[in-house]
Amino acid sequence: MPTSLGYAILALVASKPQSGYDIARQMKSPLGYFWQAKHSQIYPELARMQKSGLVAFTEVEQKTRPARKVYSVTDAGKTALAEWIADPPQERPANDEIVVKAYSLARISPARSAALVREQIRAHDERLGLLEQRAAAIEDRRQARGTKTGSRFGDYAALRHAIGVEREYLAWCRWLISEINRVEGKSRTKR
Amino acid sequence: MPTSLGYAILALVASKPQSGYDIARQMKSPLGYFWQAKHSQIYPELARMQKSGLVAFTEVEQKTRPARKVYSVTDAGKTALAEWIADPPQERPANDEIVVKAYSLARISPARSAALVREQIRAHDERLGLLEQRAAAIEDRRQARGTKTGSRFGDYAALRHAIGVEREYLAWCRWLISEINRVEGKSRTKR
DNA sequence: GATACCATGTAAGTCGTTACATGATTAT
DNA sequence: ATAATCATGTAACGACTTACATGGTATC
Repeated sequence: MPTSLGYAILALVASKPQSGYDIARQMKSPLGYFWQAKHSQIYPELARMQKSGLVAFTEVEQKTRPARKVYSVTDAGKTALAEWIADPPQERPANDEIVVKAYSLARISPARSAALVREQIRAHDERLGLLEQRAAAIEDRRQARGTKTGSRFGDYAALRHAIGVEREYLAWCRWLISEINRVEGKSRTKR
Repeated sequence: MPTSLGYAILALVASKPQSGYDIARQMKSPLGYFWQAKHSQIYPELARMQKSGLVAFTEVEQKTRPARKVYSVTDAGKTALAEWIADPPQERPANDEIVVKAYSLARISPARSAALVREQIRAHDERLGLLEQRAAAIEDRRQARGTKTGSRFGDYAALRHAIGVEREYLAWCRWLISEINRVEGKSRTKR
C-alpha cells in the first residue's frame, strides 16, 4: 500500500504520464499547491510503486539530455486510487510556526511584531497573485471549451483551495496588524 | 536549540506554569488549534529543554493522583523564545489528503464523492462550532475586563486563525458539492 | 565564469506516530 | 465490568529533510 505521497503521485501520473522530475517540479515549494515533496522522496516512492505494480515506466532516450523514465498508471493503480479516494481523508495538524509566534507576539516590541507580520503579508500576497493568475488562465480555458468537466477539474479544485487558504491567511495577518496598531496607539496616548 | 514543538511548549509554559500532561491536553487532536502533538513527543522534549536550562520543574505530590511535574520557563527560556519569535517562520507544506482526493474526484461516482465531501462538512462544521464557542467566551471576557491586552491575546489570535481556516475549508467543500451537483445534473438531462 | 535547468538516484539524520508499559481513580 | 481521565515515560517504525553524488546544456 502506498503512502499519502504515493497516492498524490498516482493522481498526477493518472492525469498524464510523466517523469519523476515532472512530478517533482509540480510538488516544488513554495508554489506547489497540490502536494509538496522533494525529488529525494519522489524517486524512491515511484520505484516502490513500480515494484508493486501500480505504475509502469518506459525509458525515453534524448539527444542532449539524460534519459527520462516516463511513468503511467496501471489498471491496478487506477483501482487502488479510486478505492483510496472514497475513504475518509486523514486529518493533518496545521502546526504552523506563525501561530506559535502570534501566540507569544506580546513578548517582542510592536515594531518588531509588525515587521514580522508585514513580511508574511508581502510573501503571501505574492504567492496569491501567482495562484490567481493560474486560476484565471484555467477559467478562460473552461469557458472557451464550454462547461465540459475536463480532467483539469481536479487541478482547478486544488487551486481554489490554495487560493482560499492564502486569502484567509492574509485576512488574519491584516487583523493582527490592526491589533498591533491598536495596542501601540493605546500605550502612546497613556503617556 | 529547541525544535518548533519545543518553542510551542515554551510559549504555553511561559503563559502559565504547567505539566506535560496539561500541555498534551491542549495539543490534542482534533481540538488542538494551537499546535498538535502527542504526549510521547512532549515528555522527551520537556526533558531535553530542562537539561538545556530553558525550563525548570517542581514536583507536586498529590493524594489520589500520581505526582505532577509542573514546568515553568527560566530567564534563558524567555530570551530564547523572544529571539525565535522575531525571525521569519518556516513555511509548512499543507499536504492535505483531501486536496489529492479532490484532484481525482471524477474517478468515483458523483454519489460517492458527494458523500465524501458531505462527511467533511459535517465534521468541520462541528469543530467550527466548538471553536466559535470558545472565541465567544474569550470575547466576553475581553469586553468585561476592558480592552486590556491580556496574556490571552495570543490564545485568541490562534483561535481566530483556526476559525478562519475552518470557514475557508467549509466554503471550499460547499463549492465542491455545487460542482458535483452541476455535473450530475448535466449528465442526467443528456439522457 | 557562474548560475540555473534537466535528470536521476542514495545516505544520514530529524520529526512524528503508533504501540508498549504502569497504575490508581472516577464515571457509566 | 468497562471505559475514561490523570500522570509519566520508552521503543520501534515511518515520513520527511538536508546533503551527497554525477554530469551535460543553456543562459546571463
